[in-house]
Amino acid sequence: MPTAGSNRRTGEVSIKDVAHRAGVSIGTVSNALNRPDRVSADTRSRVRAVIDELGYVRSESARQLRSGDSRMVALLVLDIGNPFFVALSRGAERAAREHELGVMMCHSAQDPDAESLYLSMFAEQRVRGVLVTPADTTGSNLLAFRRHGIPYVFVDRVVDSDDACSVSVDDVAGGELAMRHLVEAGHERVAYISGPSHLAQCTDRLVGARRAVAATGLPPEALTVLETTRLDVASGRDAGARLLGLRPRPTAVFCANDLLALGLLQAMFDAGVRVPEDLALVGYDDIEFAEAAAVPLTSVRQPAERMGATAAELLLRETEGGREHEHESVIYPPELIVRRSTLPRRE
Amino acid sequence: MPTAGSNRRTGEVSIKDVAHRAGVSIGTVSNALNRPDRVSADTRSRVRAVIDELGYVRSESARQLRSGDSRMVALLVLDIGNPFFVALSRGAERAAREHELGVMMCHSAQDPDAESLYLSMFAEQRVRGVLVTPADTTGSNLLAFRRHGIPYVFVDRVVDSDDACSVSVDDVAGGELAMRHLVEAGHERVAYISGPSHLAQCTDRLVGARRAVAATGLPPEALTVLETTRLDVASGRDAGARLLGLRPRPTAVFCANDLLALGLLQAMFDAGVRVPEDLALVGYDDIEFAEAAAVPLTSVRQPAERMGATAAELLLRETEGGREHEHESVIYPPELIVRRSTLPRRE
DNA sequence: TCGCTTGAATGAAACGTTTCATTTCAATCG
DNA sequence: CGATTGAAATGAAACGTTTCATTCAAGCGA
Repeated sequence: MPTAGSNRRTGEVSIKDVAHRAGVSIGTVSNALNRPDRVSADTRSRVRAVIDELGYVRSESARQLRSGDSRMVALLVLDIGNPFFVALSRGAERAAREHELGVMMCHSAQDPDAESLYLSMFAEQRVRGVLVTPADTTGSNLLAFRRHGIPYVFVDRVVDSDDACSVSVDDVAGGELAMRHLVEAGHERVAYISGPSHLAQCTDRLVGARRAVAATGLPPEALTVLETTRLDVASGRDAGARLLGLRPRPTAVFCANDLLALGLLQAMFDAGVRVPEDLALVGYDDIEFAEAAAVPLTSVRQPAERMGATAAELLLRETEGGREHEHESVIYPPELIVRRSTLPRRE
Repeated sequence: MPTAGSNRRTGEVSIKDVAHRAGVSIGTVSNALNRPDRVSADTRSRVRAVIDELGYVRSESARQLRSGDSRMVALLVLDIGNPFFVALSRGAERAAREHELGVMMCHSAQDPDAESLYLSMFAEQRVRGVLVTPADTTGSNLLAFRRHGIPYVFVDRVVDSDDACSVSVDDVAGGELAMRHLVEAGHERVAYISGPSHLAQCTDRLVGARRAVAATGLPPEALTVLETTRLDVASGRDAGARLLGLRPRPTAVFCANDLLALGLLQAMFDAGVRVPEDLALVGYDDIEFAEAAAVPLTSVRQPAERMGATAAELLLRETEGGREHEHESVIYPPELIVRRSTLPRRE
């Protein structure tokens, strides 16, 4: 039972209780905890013992208030339901742990308002920094966040390097890679299933897709674009239904991510449309489940885990670099993984 | 530029700066923020204006230190790579948001040590409460955590209700459901692919499986148990390889979760073993990707999102209930979703 | 006009740490 | 033996809030 100096309201044990019980000053307890070398071995062990006995746990908020620095990094992603971001978070976490920092992961659900809400929360928490996949192309949320002086790194988004560091994959190149694979296989009516057009990923991949179509000499009308409201499996199913209504129906489809592609695949299966015979299909991200899909999915791979780790490292370098930090943009190349969903058509 | 009272070290704007600039006292600024009704409309708007002008953001750590209560709930799951837990977190988040609380999600990677580390972190942060899928059956981590007086709720784990609240699905029943489905279809050599045996989920489902085998009059040896070190796709592939080495080879397999089943499915595909013709396969959790798998997966469904929401609600009820709170155990029934991976065998 | 009430604002204490200048005390040196 | 050093411990200030008892001023009824 804590007695002297214990918090009457919560009944919690404070550093004061430990000091009193161990017969030393508060400062000594703090030192025993944070700079053990400044304290004699004797007192150190006595303090340790009392801490165990009383079940003392230091208050992180008091620590942070006084010392001014937080041990947390925030990771704000578009969608926690997308395994791509989960892989990314693993990388970030690993890198952060090496610097003894924790990662708190939140997801904006692709909603700019939710993003803004989370950013204010991060500011209130005075997090060490933020890794963010922005939910709006305007970037106004981040612009507003900037004044707080908390460093942030863009993830999965190419960005002007005056602004901040960034880690990304060249989405235009990725889109081109995917679509070229289709048109070079001889498809003349193709479709791109895009997520919300306010996401840069979606529009960039479209640019690449258009480029590939043009490069083959096909007219722009050869490419149909269907936009969905979300980047998930359910939206993929919806898009599939819409695709089935198109006349003439495209013979090949490129989806802005694997979740859409998996949903679309289900819709095709239900409608009796065979993949790849009747419809070739390419996804994006190469998540773990693309390979295990009903028809293993051709997909554009991004080094998700590495991206997360790199982002965290850039962030930490920035927090340590101080004034003379120079923003840096790391861009990884995308890679096409060909699987059964785009096997050569039988003529 | 903040002038009077601004923190010289960090250059941040504090409530003192706002007060000074607005020509009111600190307490008034605080009231304008937290109890707007106690402040005249006039001062209120003036304070608001100054806050915007100066870009003031209240310090969460100071707030928490003084007021003593945190606005955070922690969610500690076994594996963030498992879509089941992602769905669960969505439910928890939704419920927490209704009480204006944030959820911080961490994953123990099924490692009791990591679990213990995270728990201490939560204690230091003085989180409002913890939702936890325990990583060790002994429960010693949680027992140690108990002394901090922070309430916690077990998720996906049946537990003695003297201890804490819990939300779960009856895993023994689930295991029985899955295995009965197989043996009643006439399979006489079956296997159970278990995750680590220190996870209660894995052992409970085994108990159910054994019960189903016994109920059909088959000898216990009819059931082969393979244990894996992790509950993920890669481990499923490994288990698949081991399964292929068994003589005689089982004709039906029940996996402790869908990730294992998906991995095993890949291994079977690579080896030319047909599912369901040569091998029937049942998973657990019914994650979104089970339906989209190469062979759509029969699986035992758990109401993940609802479980998360219920857990959060139980937790909040406990924090509000105070002394007279009575622990509660909510147990949902599992549900078998039959798909192609266990279609009746052609005789 | 005087006391009373009420609404608004104030000032200071407290929350639990870290940090730093200061004190204490024993050991070492010339 | 007095002066000097160094290690160890101390005490108090500060961090940015919230909260609460207090003050202040204006409005009101008698």
